[in-house]
Amino acid sequence: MKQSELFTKTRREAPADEVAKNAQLLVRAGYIHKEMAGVYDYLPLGLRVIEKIRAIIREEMNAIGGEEVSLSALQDPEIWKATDRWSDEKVDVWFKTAFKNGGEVGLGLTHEEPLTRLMTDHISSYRDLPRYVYQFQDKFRNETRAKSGIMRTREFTMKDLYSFSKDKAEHDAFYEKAKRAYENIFARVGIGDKTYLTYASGGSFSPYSHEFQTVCSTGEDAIYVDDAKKLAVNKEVYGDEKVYEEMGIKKENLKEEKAIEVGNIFTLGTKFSEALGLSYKDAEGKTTPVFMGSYGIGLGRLMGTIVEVFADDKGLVWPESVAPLKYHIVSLGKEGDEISQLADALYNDLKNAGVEVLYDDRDMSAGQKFADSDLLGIPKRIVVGKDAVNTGKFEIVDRASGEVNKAERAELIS
RNA sequence: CGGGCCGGAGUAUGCCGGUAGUACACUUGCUUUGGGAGCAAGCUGACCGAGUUCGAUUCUCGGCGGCCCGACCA
Repeated sequence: MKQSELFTKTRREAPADEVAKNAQLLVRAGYIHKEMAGVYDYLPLGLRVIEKIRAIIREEMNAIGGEEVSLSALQDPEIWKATDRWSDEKVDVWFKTAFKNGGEVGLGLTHEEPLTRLMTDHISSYRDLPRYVYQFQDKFRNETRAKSGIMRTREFTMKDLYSFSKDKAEHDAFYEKAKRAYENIFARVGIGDKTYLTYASGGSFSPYSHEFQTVCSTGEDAIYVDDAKKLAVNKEVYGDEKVYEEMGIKKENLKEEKAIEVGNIFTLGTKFSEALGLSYKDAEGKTTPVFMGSYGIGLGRLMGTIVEVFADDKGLVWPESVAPLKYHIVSLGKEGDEISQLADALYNDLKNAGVEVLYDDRDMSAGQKFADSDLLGIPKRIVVGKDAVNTGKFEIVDRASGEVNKAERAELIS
């Protein structure tokens, strides 16, 4: 990808209406565009990051038996009335609208109801279970206060997986697998060492749910972490003594941290299956409600968290696994000169070898190019200047550490 | 949902009840090119509505929009 052909531009100044670091940097670097409060567009570089994250999550969900679907955003009020989640008193973040010819419709904020009903067409016997269904889909939540850039928005893409099991034992076994899959995901996107499995309130479904909380000074949640065991307790259940028994940790060993919730998994039990008639016949022919769980990760929030954790005062810093591209070639030549020709050749070689590379081929001063490169946060910068022409070796600068190495063309392509 | 701050060019600002000024950005040209270059010329602006007034970007009220604190976050 040539930078001269990228329609997005970088900005030197942060926009006046953003305070959160993630939004300031992502807007400055041209990764996102703010449509309105709590509503953001993803531009080419930002979308590449989202797609990297999506691919990692997809691999991990497939690895534990997930089957991918895509459910509608428009929601039939009937099924939400069946679970008593349609009224604004019960769920205060609904976006509701109406059809031209009458009849209400909602914009989905989660998908337990529609998927549970859908599964009644496909599950009738114990032989049909367990099943694990997931999607990446846009959720709409009418937040009274959107805030913190892309961390809490009114429209966002979420990976939501729902598990359908015969009984609690089967559910519990999968729930543990899901925890491991989540740990893999957060490790792979680079925040594994800062992310804690956290006990949180279970809402109306079960005594506890589990959150994945990433320790970060700009986090909105307060958690109490046990570093040795890599576990944490959300402030909301901190006073509950039973939780420590269940976790096998001592309250005295905990220290308070600010954190960002990057994932949340729930045991749902039979609340939805009973309300919507999702049951199966067991081996004895007895009708039994399906035992459910739900497992969510917000893609935008995860991207924002990665920004908050790694960015420095010069700009974004992406771990290689989620970076929009691997290399950033910064050419210090002028169109047509020896340096430019070398940079062009390197770009073509890398591109042809299938290596993801952004090539700053613009006619700008070196200082501006370096500053932009820092802002964009691509992991490895390849500087092509007089040195490269004279020695045949390229200078490789690591964005995160600033470390400088030399490499030959062949090493970059492999 | 309670409370607070705010609304002038893409960004940041000066002055102001009387022709909206400046810097950076942007456009064009020339010179530059290893850390946000220089010169010259040019383009770009008062959220909406009502009221007060000879006159409102400025004052008042309402709306809309934005940010922050708190509450909420299945």
